[in-house]
Amino acid sequence: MTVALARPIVIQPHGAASPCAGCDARRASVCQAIPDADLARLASAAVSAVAQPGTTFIDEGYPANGFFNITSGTVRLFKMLPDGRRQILGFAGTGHFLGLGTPENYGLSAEAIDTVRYCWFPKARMRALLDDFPLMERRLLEVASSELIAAQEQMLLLGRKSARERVASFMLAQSRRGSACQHPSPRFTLLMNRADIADYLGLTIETVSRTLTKLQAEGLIEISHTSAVAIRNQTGLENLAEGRA
Amino acid sequence: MTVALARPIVIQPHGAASPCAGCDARRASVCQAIPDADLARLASAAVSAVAQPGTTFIDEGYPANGFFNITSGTVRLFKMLPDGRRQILGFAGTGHFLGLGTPENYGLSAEAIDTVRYCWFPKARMRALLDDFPLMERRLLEVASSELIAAQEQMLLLGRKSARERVASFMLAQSRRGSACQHPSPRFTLLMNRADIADYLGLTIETVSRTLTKLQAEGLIEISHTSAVAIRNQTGLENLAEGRA
DNA sequence: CGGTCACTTGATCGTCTTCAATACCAGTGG
DNA sequence: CCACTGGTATTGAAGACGATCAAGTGACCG
Repeated sequence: MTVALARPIVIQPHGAASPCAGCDARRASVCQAIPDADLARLASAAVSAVAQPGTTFIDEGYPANGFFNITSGTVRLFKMLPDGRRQILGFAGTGHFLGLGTPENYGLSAEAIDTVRYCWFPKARMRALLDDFPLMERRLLEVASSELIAAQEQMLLLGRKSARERVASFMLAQSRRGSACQHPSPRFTLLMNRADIADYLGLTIETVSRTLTKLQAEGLIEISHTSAVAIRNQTGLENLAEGRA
Repeated sequence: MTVALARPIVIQPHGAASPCAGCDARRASVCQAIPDADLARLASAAVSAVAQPGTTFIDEGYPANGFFNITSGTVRLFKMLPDGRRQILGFAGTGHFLGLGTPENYGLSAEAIDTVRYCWFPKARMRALLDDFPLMERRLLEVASSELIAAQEQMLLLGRKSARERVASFMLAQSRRGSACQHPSPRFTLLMNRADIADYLGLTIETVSRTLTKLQAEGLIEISHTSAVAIRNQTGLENLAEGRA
Protein backbone atom coordinates (compact mmCIF):
# COMPACT_ATOMS: atom_id res chain seq x y z
CA MET A 1 0.00 0.00 0.00
CA THR A 2 2.70 2.45 0.96
CA VAL A 3 4.05 4.26 -2.04
CA ALA A 4 7.79 4.48 -2.40
CA LEU A 5 9.05 7.61 -0.75
CA ALA A 6 9.76 10.17 -3.42
CA ARG A 7 12.26 12.51 -1.82
CA PRO A 8 11.78 16.15 -2.64
CA ILE A 9 14.48 17.96 -4.52
CA VAL A 10 15.98 20.55 -2.27
CA ILE A 11 16.41 23.80 -4.11
CA GLN A 12 18.12 26.07 -1.66
CA PRO A 13 18.84 25.74 2.00
CA HIS A 14 17.72 29.10 3.26
CA GLY A 15 20.80 31.09 4.18
CA ALA A 16 21.45 34.26 6.07
CA ALA A 17 20.02 36.25 3.20
CA SER A 18 16.26 36.37 3.45
CA PRO A 19 14.17 34.65 0.84
CA CYS A 20 11.28 34.96 3.28
CA ALA A 21 11.13 38.70 2.75
CA GLY A 22 9.84 38.28 -0.77
CA CYS A 23 7.78 35.15 -0.10
CA ASP A 24 4.32 35.30 -1.65
CA ALA A 25 3.00 32.89 0.92
CA ARG A 26 4.17 34.71 3.99
CA ARG A 27 1.22 37.05 4.22
CA ALA A 28 -1.19 34.12 4.15
CA SER A 29 0.77 31.81 6.40
CA VAL A 30 1.95 31.33 9.95
CA CYS A 31 5.16 33.15 8.99
CA GLN A 32 3.30 36.45 9.26
CA ALA A 33 3.80 36.06 13.01
CA ILE A 34 7.51 36.68 12.61
CA PRO A 35 8.43 40.39 12.54
CA ASP A 36 10.37 41.70 9.55
CA ALA A 37 13.45 42.22 11.67
CA ASP A 38 13.68 38.50 12.37
CA LEU A 39 13.16 37.22 8.86
CA ALA A 40 16.74 36.02 8.62
CA ARG A 41 16.11 33.85 11.65
CA LEU A 42 12.99 32.46 10.02
CA ALA A 43 14.80 31.82 6.76
CA SER A 44 17.61 29.96 8.43
CA ALA A 45 15.16 27.60 10.09
CA ALA A 46 13.69 26.41 6.82
CA VAL A 47 14.71 24.64 3.67
CA SER A 48 12.78 25.23 0.50
CA ALA A 49 11.99 22.44 -1.90
CA VAL A 50 9.89 21.43 -4.86
CA ALA A 51 7.60 18.45 -5.33
CA GLN A 52 6.75 17.43 -8.88
CA PRO A 53 3.15 16.63 -9.82
CA GLY A 54 2.06 13.30 -8.40
CA THR A 55 4.88 13.17 -5.89
CA THR A 56 4.11 12.11 -2.32
CA PHE A 57 6.11 14.23 0.09
CA ILE A 58 4.41 13.25 3.36
CA ASP A 59 3.74 9.58 4.02
CA GLU A 60 1.15 8.48 6.54
CA GLY A 61 2.75 6.39 9.25
CA TYR A 62 6.29 7.55 8.62
CA PRO A 63 8.19 9.38 11.38
CA ALA A 64 7.19 13.02 11.53
CA ASN A 65 10.45 14.85 11.25
CA GLY A 66 9.23 18.29 10.37
CA PHE A 67 6.63 20.75 9.23
CA PHE A 68 5.73 22.13 5.83
CA ASN A 69 4.59 25.48 4.58
CA ILE A 70 3.25 25.52 1.04
CA THR A 71 4.48 28.49 -0.96
CA SER A 72 2.89 27.60 -4.31
CA GLY A 73 0.89 24.84 -5.96
CA THR A 74 -1.83 22.56 -4.66
CA VAL A 75 -1.59 19.49 -2.47
CA ARG A 76 -4.03 16.69 -1.71
CA LEU A 77 -4.02 15.39 1.85
CA PHE A 78 -5.36 11.91 2.36
CA LYS A 79 -5.56 8.72 4.35
CA MET A 80 -5.82 5.25 2.91
CA LEU A 81 -7.18 1.88 3.96
CA PRO A 82 -5.06 -1.22 3.31
CA ASP A 83 -7.21 -2.26 0.35
CA GLY A 84 -6.67 1.02 -1.48
CA ARG A 85 -9.74 2.97 -0.48
CA ARG A 86 -8.74 6.60 -0.14
CA GLN A 87 -10.25 9.48 1.80
CA ILE A 88 -9.04 12.93 0.86
CA LEU A 89 -9.04 15.09 3.98
CA GLY A 90 -8.49 18.37 2.23
CA PHE A 91 -6.56 20.35 -0.30
CA ALA A 92 -3.70 22.62 0.70
CA GLY A 93 -2.63 25.65 -1.28
CA THR A 94 -0.34 28.63 -0.91
CA GLY A 95 0.24 29.59 2.72
CA HIS A 96 -1.07 26.30 4.09
CA PHE A 97 0.76 24.82 7.04
CA LEU A 98 1.14 21.03 7.20
CA GLY A 99 2.30 18.74 9.95
CA LEU A 100 0.00 19.87 12.71
CA GLY A 101 -1.25 17.29 15.10
CA THR A 102 1.66 15.06 14.45
CA PRO A 103 3.06 13.55 17.57
CA GLU A 104 5.32 10.76 16.35
CA ASN A 105 4.27 9.68 12.90
CA TYR A 106 2.42 11.54 10.20
CA GLY A 107 -1.29 10.87 10.36
CA LEU A 108 -1.86 11.54 6.69
CA SER A 109 -0.13 11.60 3.32
CA ALA A 110 0.45 14.65 1.14
CA GLU A 111 0.79 14.50 -2.61
CA ALA A 112 1.51 17.30 -5.05
CA ILE A 113 -1.30 17.82 -7.57
CA ASP A 114 0.68 20.22 -9.69
CA THR A 115 4.22 21.50 -9.11
CA VAL A 116 4.41 22.37 -5.43
CA ARG A 117 6.96 24.58 -3.73
CA TYR A 118 7.24 24.49 -0.01
CA CYS A 119 9.39 25.35 2.99
CA TRP A 120 10.38 22.54 5.27
CA PHE A 121 11.03 23.12 8.98
CA PRO A 122 12.86 20.36 10.86
CA LYS A 123 11.03 19.53 14.07
CA ALA A 124 13.70 20.82 16.45
CA ARG A 125 14.18 24.10 14.62
CA MET A 126 10.44 24.64 14.54
CA ARG A 127 10.34 24.04 18.27
CA ALA A 128 13.06 26.63 18.80
CA LEU A 129 11.25 29.07 16.56
CA LEU A 130 8.07 28.68 18.56
CA ASP A 131 9.96 29.19 21.80
CA ASP A 132 11.35 32.49 20.53
CA PHE A 133 8.20 33.73 18.86
CA PRO A 134 5.17 32.92 20.98
CA LEU A 135 3.08 34.85 18.50
CA MET A 136 3.79 32.09 16.03
CA GLU A 137 2.49 29.50 18.43
CA ARG A 138 -0.66 31.52 18.88
CA ARG A 139 -1.03 31.73 15.14
CA LEU A 140 -0.60 27.97 14.95
CA LEU A 141 -3.42 27.53 17.43
CA GLU A 142 -5.64 29.68 15.25
CA VAL A 143 -4.72 27.57 12.24
CA ALA A 144 -5.37 24.32 14.07
CA SER A 145 -8.69 25.66 15.32
CA SER A 146 -9.92 26.66 11.90
CA GLU A 147 -8.82 23.33 10.45
CA LEU A 148 -10.80 21.65 13.19
CA ILE A 149 -13.90 23.63 12.28
CA ALA A 150 -13.46 22.71 8.63
CA ALA A 151 -13.01 19.06 9.55
CA GLN A 152 -16.21 19.12 11.60
CA GLU A 153 -18.12 20.67 8.74
CA GLN A 154 -16.79 17.91 6.52
CA MET A 155 -17.88 15.27 9.02
CA LEU A 156 -21.42 16.60 8.72
CA LEU A 157 -21.13 16.38 4.96
CA LEU A 158 -19.72 12.84 4.94
CA GLY A 159 -22.04 11.50 7.58
CA ARG A 160 -25.34 13.09 6.73
CA LYS A 161 -25.52 14.74 3.32
CA SER A 162 -26.73 13.18 0.08
CA ALA A 163 -24.57 13.05 -3.04
CA ARG A 164 -26.31 16.12 -4.49
CA GLU A 165 -25.81 18.04 -1.28
CA ARG A 166 -22.16 17.04 -1.07
CA VAL A 167 -21.37 18.15 -4.60
CA ALA A 168 -23.25 21.41 -4.13
CA SER A 169 -21.38 22.09 -0.89
CA PHE A 170 -18.10 21.34 -2.60
CA MET A 171 -18.75 23.67 -5.50
CA LEU A 172 -19.66 26.50 -3.16
CA ALA A 173 -16.56 25.90 -1.05
CA GLN A 174 -14.44 25.97 -4.18
CA SER A 175 -15.99 29.23 -5.27
CA ARG A 176 -15.03 30.71 -1.91
CA ARG A 177 -11.47 29.40 -2.13
CA GLY A 178 -8.84 32.09 -2.32
CA SER A 179 -11.27 34.92 -1.81
CA ALA A 180 -10.64 34.78 1.95
CA CYS A 181 -13.48 36.77 3.48
CA GLN A 182 -14.38 38.51 0.25
CA HIS A 183 -17.28 37.79 -2.03
CA PRO A 184 -17.02 34.33 -3.52
CA SER A 185 -16.33 34.46 -7.22
CA PRO A 186 -18.98 32.90 -9.46
CA ARG A 187 -16.31 31.62 -11.85
CA PHE A 188 -13.38 29.44 -10.91
CA THR A 189 -11.26 26.53 -12.02
CA LEU A 190 -11.19 23.13 -10.38
CA LEU A 191 -7.64 22.32 -9.43
CA MET A 192 -8.29 18.62 -8.93
CA ASN A 193 -9.69 15.82 -11.05
CA ARG A 194 -12.93 13.85 -10.58
CA ALA A 195 -11.21 11.10 -8.61
CA ASP A 196 -9.96 13.68 -6.10
CA ILE A 197 -13.41 15.19 -5.76
CA ALA A 198 -14.97 11.76 -5.31
CA ASP A 199 -12.46 10.72 -2.66
CA TYR A 200 -12.95 14.03 -0.89
CA LEU A 201 -16.74 13.73 -0.85
CA GLY A 202 -16.88 10.03 -0.02
CA LEU A 203 -18.43 9.18 -3.40
CA THR A 204 -17.38 7.46 -6.61
CA ILE A 205 -16.13 9.19 -9.75
CA GLU A 206 -19.29 8.15 -11.57
CA THR A 207 -21.60 9.63 -8.98
CA VAL A 208 -19.69 12.91 -9.00
CA SER A 209 -19.85 13.06 -12.76
CA ARG A 210 -23.53 12.23 -12.91
CA THR A 211 -24.35 14.73 -10.21
CA LEU A 212 -22.42 17.50 -11.90
CA THR A 213 -24.21 16.78 -15.17
CA LYS A 214 -27.52 16.98 -13.39
CA LEU A 215 -26.75 20.20 -11.54
CA GLN A 216 -25.78 21.67 -14.86
CA ALA A 217 -28.98 20.48 -16.52
CA GLU A 218 -30.91 22.12 -13.69
CA GLY A 219 -29.17 25.40 -14.34
CA LEU A 220 -27.40 25.62 -11.00
CA ILE A 221 -23.89 25.48 -12.40
CA GLU A 222 -22.14 25.44 -15.74
CA ILE A 223 -19.01 23.47 -16.57
CA SER A 224 -16.75 23.80 -19.55
CA HIS A 225 -13.69 21.73 -20.37
CA THR A 226 -14.35 19.62 -17.24
CA SER A 227 -12.72 22.12 -14.91
CA ALA A 228 -14.00 25.61 -15.59
CA VAL A 229 -16.99 26.18 -13.38
CA ALA A 230 -19.52 28.97 -13.19
CA ILE A 231 -22.14 29.26 -10.48
CA ARG A 232 -25.42 30.11 -12.18
CA ASN A 233 -27.75 30.02 -9.22
CA GLN A 234 -25.93 30.80 -6.00
CA THR A 235 -28.87 30.70 -3.61
CA GLY A 236 -30.30 27.60 -5.21
CA LEU A 237 -26.99 25.89 -4.73
CA GLU A 238 -26.75 27.13 -1.14
CA ASN A 239 -30.19 25.79 -0.31
CA LEU A 240 -29.25 22.47 -1.80
CA ALA A 241 -25.93 22.37 0.07
CA GLU A 242 -27.63 22.98 3.40
CA GLY A 243 -30.33 20.42 2.75
CA ARG A 244 -33.08 23.02 2.48
CA ALA A 245 -34.04 21.75 -0.97
CA MET B 1 -34.74 24.15 14.60
CA THR B 2 -32.73 25.70 17.33
CA VAL B 3 -33.53 24.31 20.71
CA ALA B 4 -34.39 26.79 23.40
CA LEU B 5 -31.27 27.78 25.25
CA ALA B 6 -31.24 25.92 28.51
CA ARG B 7 -29.08 28.01 30.75
CA PRO B 8 -26.81 26.07 33.04
CA ILE B 9 -27.27 26.39 36.74
CA VAL B 10 -24.27 28.10 38.20
CA ILE B 11 -23.13 26.35 41.31
CA GLN B 12 -20.30 28.40 42.61
CA PRO B 13 -18.35 31.24 41.12
CA HIS B 14 -14.81 30.14 41.86
CA GLY B 15 -13.45 32.37 44.57
CA ALA B 16 -10.05 33.06 46.02
CA ALA B 17 -10.09 29.65 47.65
CA SER B 18 -9.00 27.00 45.22
CA PRO B 19 -11.48 24.39 44.13
CA CYS B 20 -9.05 23.64 41.29
CA ALA B 21 -6.60 22.07 43.71
CA GLY B 22 -8.90 19.13 44.32
CA CYS B 23 -10.29 18.95 40.81
CA ASP B 24 -10.42 15.43 39.42
CA ALA B 25 -10.27 16.73 35.88
CA ARG B 26 -7.21 18.89 36.27
CA ARG B 27 -4.69 16.15 35.70
CA ALA B 28 -6.35 15.22 32.41
CA SER B 29 -7.05 18.72 31.20
CA VAL B 30 -5.41 21.88 29.95
CA CYS B 31 -5.40 23.11 33.55
CA GLN B 32 -2.39 20.92 34.23
CA ALA B 33 -0.39 23.68 32.53
CA ILE B 34 -1.01 25.98 35.46
CA PRO B 35 1.46 25.49 38.31
CA ASP B 36 0.11 24.74 41.77
CA ALA B 37 1.17 28.13 43.03
CA ASP B 38 -1.18 29.84 40.61
CA LEU B 39 -4.24 27.74 41.19
CA ALA B 40 -6.06 30.59 42.86
CA ARG B 41 -5.61 32.61 39.70
CA LEU B 42 -7.00 29.73 37.66
CA ALA B 43 -9.94 29.28 39.98
CA SER B 44 -10.87 32.94 39.83
CA ALA B 45 -11.02 32.83 36.05
CA ALA B 46 -13.63 30.13 35.97
CA VAL B 47 -17.18 29.51 37.04
CA SER B 48 -18.34 25.99 37.69
CA ALA B 49 -21.74 24.78 36.66
CA VAL B 50 -23.92 21.74 36.13
CA ALA B 51 -25.91 20.67 33.10
CA GLN B 52 -28.75 18.20 33.64
CA PRO B 53 -29.13 15.21 31.33
CA GLY B 54 -30.43 16.26 27.93
CA THR B 55 -29.56 19.90 28.45
CA THR B 56 -27.91 21.80 25.61
CA PHE B 57 -25.25 24.11 26.99
CA ILE B 58 -23.52 25.11 23.77
CA ASP B 59 -25.64 26.12 20.81
CA GLU B 60 -24.29 26.06 17.29
CA GLY B 61 -24.46 29.50 15.74
CA TYR B 62 -24.80 31.37 19.00
CA PRO B 63 -22.12 33.91 20.00
CA ALA B 64 -19.11 32.17 21.47
CA ASN B 65 -18.66 33.85 24.80
CA GLY B 66 -16.42 31.39 26.53
CA PHE B 67 -14.74 28.04 26.91
CA PHE B 68 -15.68 24.92 28.78
CA ASN B 69 -13.75 22.32 30.67
CA ILE B 70 -15.68 19.18 31.54
CA THR B 71 -15.02 18.00 35.10
CA SER B 72 -17.46 15.07 35.14
CA GLY B 73 -20.10 13.42 33.00
CA THR B 74 -20.36 12.86 29.27
CA VAL B 75 -21.30 15.26 26.52
CA ARG B 76 -22.34 14.77 22.91
CA LEU B 77 -21.03 17.33 20.42
CA PHE B 78 -22.98 17.69 17.21
CA LYS B 79 -24.02 19.70 14.23
CA MET B 80 -27.46 19.69 12.65
CA LEU B 81 -28.98 20.32 9.26
CA PRO B 82 -32.13 22.44 9.03
CA ASP B 83 -34.32 19.38 8.45
CA GLY B 84 -33.19 17.69 11.64
CA ARG B 85 -30.45 15.40 10.40
CA ARG B 86 -27.76 15.26 13.06
CA GLN B 87 -24.08 14.45 12.92
CA ILE B 88 -22.38 13.75 16.21
CA LEU B 89 -18.80 14.99 16.02
CA GLY B 90 -17.61 13.34 19.19
CA PHE B 91 -18.19 12.66 22.84
CA ALA B 92 -16.49 14.69 25.53
CA GLY B 93 -15.75 13.40 29.00
CA THR B 94 -13.82 14.44 32.07
CA GLY B 95 -10.93 16.76 31.27
CA HIS B 96 -12.20 17.60 27.82
CA PHE B 97 -11.82 21.20 26.68
CA LEU B 98 -14.60 22.70 24.56
CA GLY B 99 -14.81 25.90 22.58
CA LEU B 100 -11.72 25.52 20.48
CA GLY B 101 -11.82 26.82 16.97
CA THR B 102 -14.50 29.24 17.80
CA PRO B 103 -13.93 32.65 16.29
CA GLU B 104 -17.28 34.38 16.62
CA ASN B 105 -20.04 31.85 16.95
CA TYR B 106 -19.97 28.28 18.18
CA GLY B 107 -19.57 25.84 15.34
CA LEU B 108 -21.27 23.00 17.15
CA SER B 109 -23.74 22.22 19.90
CA ALA B 110 -23.01 20.42 23.15
CA GLU B 111 -25.60 18.45 25.09
CA ALA B 112 -25.25 16.67 28.40
CA ILE B 113 -25.84 12.92 28.13
CA ASP B 114 -25.85 12.38 31.88
CA THR B 115 -25.31 14.96 34.60
CA VAL B 116 -22.39 17.07 33.51
CA ARG B 117 -20.22 19.32 35.63
CA TYR B 118 -17.97 21.82 33.97
CA CYS B 119 -15.91 24.95 34.42
CA TRP B 120 -16.76 27.90 32.25
CA PHE B 121 -14.13 30.45 31.27
CA PRO B 122 -15.38 33.75 29.85
CA LYS B 123 -13.54 34.59 26.66
CA ALA B 124 -11.68 37.62 27.98
CA ARG B 125 -10.52 35.89 31.14
CA MET B 126 -9.34 32.91 29.13
CA ARG B 127 -7.39 35.28 26.90
CA ALA B 128 -5.74 36.83 29.95
CA LEU B 129 -4.96 33.41 31.35
CA LEU B 130 -3.27 32.39 28.12
CA ASP B 131 -1.26 35.60 28.08
CA ASP B 132 0.04 34.87 31.56
CA PHE B 133 0.61 31.14 31.10
CA PRO B 134 2.05 30.45 27.67
CA LEU B 135 2.35 26.83 28.70
CA MET B 136 -1.41 26.67 28.67
CA GLU B 137 -1.51 27.95 25.12
CA ARG B 138 0.96 25.28 24.14
CA ARG B 139 -1.18 22.69 25.82
CA LEU B 140 -4.17 24.01 23.92
CA LEU B 141 -2.29 23.55 20.67
CA GLU B 142 -1.60 19.96 21.60
CA VAL B 143 -5.26 19.44 22.35
CA ALA B 144 -6.35 21.04 19.10
CA SER B 145 -3.85 18.94 17.20
CA SER B 146 -5.00 15.67 18.66
CA GLU B 147 -8.62 16.59 18.05
CA LEU B 148 -7.70 17.29 14.45
CA ILE B 149 -6.14 13.86 14.12
CA ALA B 150 -9.23 12.25 15.58
CA ALA B 151 -11.44 14.23 13.22
CA GLN B 152 -9.39 13.08 10.25
CA GLU B 153 -9.65 9.48 11.34
CA GLN B 154 -13.40 9.95 11.57
CA MET B 155 -13.50 11.46 8.09
CA LEU B 156 -11.93 8.26 6.79
CA LEU B 157 -14.54 6.26 8.64
CA LEU B 158 -17.48 8.35 7.41
CA GLY B 159 -16.28 8.64 3.86
CA ARG B 160 -14.93 5.21 3.13
CA LYS B 161 -15.84 2.53 5.65
CA SER B 162 -18.80 0.15 5.48
CA ALA B 163 -21.36 -0.10 8.27
CA ARG B 164 -19.63 -3.19 9.69
CA GLU B 165 -16.27 -1.46 9.65
CA ARG B 166 -17.68 1.65 11.27
CA VAL B 167 -19.28 -0.21 14.12
CA ALA B 168 -16.16 -2.31 14.67
CA SER B 169 -14.00 0.83 14.72
CA PHE B 170 -16.36 2.44 17.18
CA MET B 171 -16.34 -0.49 19.56
CA LEU B 172 -12.56 -0.59 19.56
CA ALA B 173 -12.36 3.14 20.15
CA GLN B 174 -14.75 2.81 23.05
CA SER B 175 -12.68 0.02 24.55
CA ARG B 176 -9.66 2.33 24.44
CA ARG B 177 -11.57 5.20 26.02
CA GLY B 178 -10.25 6.24 29.37
CA SER B 179 -7.30 3.92 29.28
CA ALA B 180 -5.11 6.63 27.75
CA CYS B 181 -2.03 4.84 26.49
CA GLN B 182 -2.64 1.71 28.50
CA HIS B 183 -3.98 -1.57 27.30
CA PRO B 184 -7.54 -1.23 26.10
CA SER B 185 -9.95 -2.97 28.39
CA PRO B 186 -11.98 -5.80 26.86
CA ARG B 187 -15.01 -4.89 28.94
CA PHE B 188 -16.68 -1.50 29.04
CA THR B 189 -20.01 0.27 29.19
CA LEU B 190 -21.51 2.31 26.40
CA LEU B 191 -22.28 5.78 27.72
CA MET B 192 -24.56 6.70 24.84
CA ASN B 193 -27.67 5.22 23.28
CA ARG B 194 -28.11 3.70 19.81
CA ALA B 195 -29.28 6.98 18.29
CA ASP B 196 -26.05 8.64 19.41
CA ILE B 197 -23.96 5.85 17.98
CA ALA B 198 -25.88 6.00 14.72
CA ASP B 199 -25.51 9.76 14.39
CA TYR B 200 -21.82 9.48 15.24
CA LEU B 201 -21.18 6.80 12.62
CA GLY B 202 -23.37 8.28 9.90
CA LEU B 203 -25.81 5.36 10.04
CA THR B 204 -29.36 4.72 11.23
CA ILE B 205 -30.35 3.22 14.56
CA GLU B 206 -31.59 0.10 12.79
CA THR B 207 -28.33 -0.49 10.97
CA VAL B 208 -26.35 -0.06 14.18
CA SER B 209 -28.59 -2.50 15.99
CA ARG B 210 -28.48 -5.09 13.22
CA THR B 211 -24.73 -4.79 12.89
CA LEU B 212 -24.17 -5.21 16.61
CA THR B 213 -26.38 -8.29 16.60
CA LYS B 214 -24.37 -9.73 13.74
CA LEU B 215 -20.99 -8.99 15.28
CA GLN B 216 -22.22 -10.72 18.38
CA ALA B 217 -23.43 -13.73 16.41
CA GLU B 218 -20.01 -13.93 14.81
CA GLY B 219 -18.38 -14.02 18.21
CA LEU B 220 -16.48 -10.77 17.85
CA ILE B 221 -18.25 -8.98 20.69
CA GLU B 222 -20.79 -9.69 23.38
CA ILE B 223 -23.45 -7.30 24.59
CA SER B 224 -25.59 -7.55 27.67
CA HIS B 225 -28.32 -5.18 28.77
CA THR B 226 -27.75 -3.14 25.59
CA SER B 227 -24.80 -1.25 26.99
CA ALA B 228 -22.34 -3.66 28.61
CA VAL B 229 -19.86 -4.69 25.98
CA ALA B 230 -17.13 -7.30 25.95
CA ILE B 231 -14.62 -7.66 23.16
CA ARG B 232 -14.36 -11.37 22.39
CA ASN B 233 -12.03 -11.29 19.43
CA GLN B 234 -9.81 -8.24 19.52
CA THR B 235 -7.70 -8.92 16.44
CA GLY B 236 -10.70 -10.03 14.42
CA LEU B 237 -12.40 -6.78 15.28
CA GLU B 238 -9.27 -4.81 14.45
CA ASN B 239 -8.96 -6.44 11.06
CA LEU B 240 -12.56 -5.64 10.38
CA ALA B 241 -12.18 -2.05 11.53
CA GLU B 242 -9.24 -1.45 9.21
CA GLY B 243 -10.94 -3.08 6.27
CA ARG B 244 -8.60 -6.05 6.19
CA ALA B 245 -11.50 -8.47 6.49
C1' DC C 1 -51.37 -3.42 34.50
C1' DG C 2 -51.20 -0.11 30.89
C1' DG C 3 -47.96 3.15 29.28
C1' DT C 4 -43.72 4.76 27.57
C1' DC C 5 -39.30 4.38 25.78
C1' DA C 6 -35.30 2.18 23.78
C1' DC C 7 -33.97 -1.43 21.17
C1' DT C 8 -34.54 -5.28 17.91
C1' DT C 9 -36.19 -7.61 13.90
C1' DG C 10 -38.50 -8.00 9.34
C1' DA C 11 -39.86 -6.50 4.52
C1' DT C 12 -39.45 -3.27 1.02
C1' DC C 13 -37.42 0.55 -1.28
C1' DG C 14 -34.03 3.90 -3.11
C1' DT C 15 -29.56 5.80 -3.58
C1' DC C 16 -25.27 5.12 -4.69
C1' DT C 17 -21.89 1.62 -6.27
C1' DT C 18 -20.19 -1.50 -9.52
C1' DC C 19 -19.25 -3.05 -13.93
C1' DA C 20 -18.94 -1.93 -18.62
C1' DA C 21 -19.08 0.71 -22.70
C1' DT C 22 -18.45 5.01 -24.92
C1' DA C 23 -16.91 9.83 -25.59
C1' DC C 24 -13.45 13.16 -25.49
C1' DC C 25 -8.99 15.34 -25.82
C1' DA C 26 -4.01 15.92 -26.25
C1' DG C 27 -0.01 14.05 -27.93
C1' DT C 28 2.60 11.08 -31.30
C1' DG C 29 4.00 9.13 -35.36
C1' DG C 30 2.90 7.20 -39.87
C1' DC D 1 -3.92 14.97 -42.34
C1' DC D 2 -5.39 11.15 -39.91
C1' DA D 3 -5.10 6.84 -37.40
C1' DC D 4 -3.47 5.36 -32.85
C1' DT D 5 -2.75 5.68 -27.97
C1' DG D 6 -3.44 6.69 -23.06
C1' DG D 7 -5.64 9.13 -19.73
C1' DT D 8 -9.81 11.25 -18.01
C1' DA D 9 -14.66 12.01 -18.02
C1' DT D 10 -19.38 10.68 -19.18
C1' DT D 11 -23.23 7.62 -19.67
C1' DG D 12 -25.86 3.25 -19.18
C1' DA D 13 -27.56 -1.08 -16.89
C1' DA D 14 -27.53 -4.06 -13.01
C1' DG D 15 -26.77 -4.91 -8.26
C1' DA D 16 -25.90 -4.15 -3.23
C1' DC D 17 -25.91 -1.86 0.90
C1' DG D 18 -28.05 0.71 3.97
C1' DA D 19 -32.46 3.55 4.65
C1' DT D 20 -37.18 3.58 5.46
C1' DC D 21 -41.41 1.89 7.07
C1' DA D 22 -43.60 -1.10 10.20
C1' DA D 23 -44.21 -4.40 13.72
C1' DG D 24 -42.64 -6.71 17.81
C1' DT D 25 -40.00 -7.25 22.25
C1' DG D 26 -38.49 -6.18 26.75
C1' DA D 27 -37.42 -3.11 30.68
C1' DC D 28 -38.90 0.28 33.66
C1' DC D 29 -42.40 3.00 36.16
C1' DG D 30 -46.36 5.23 37.82
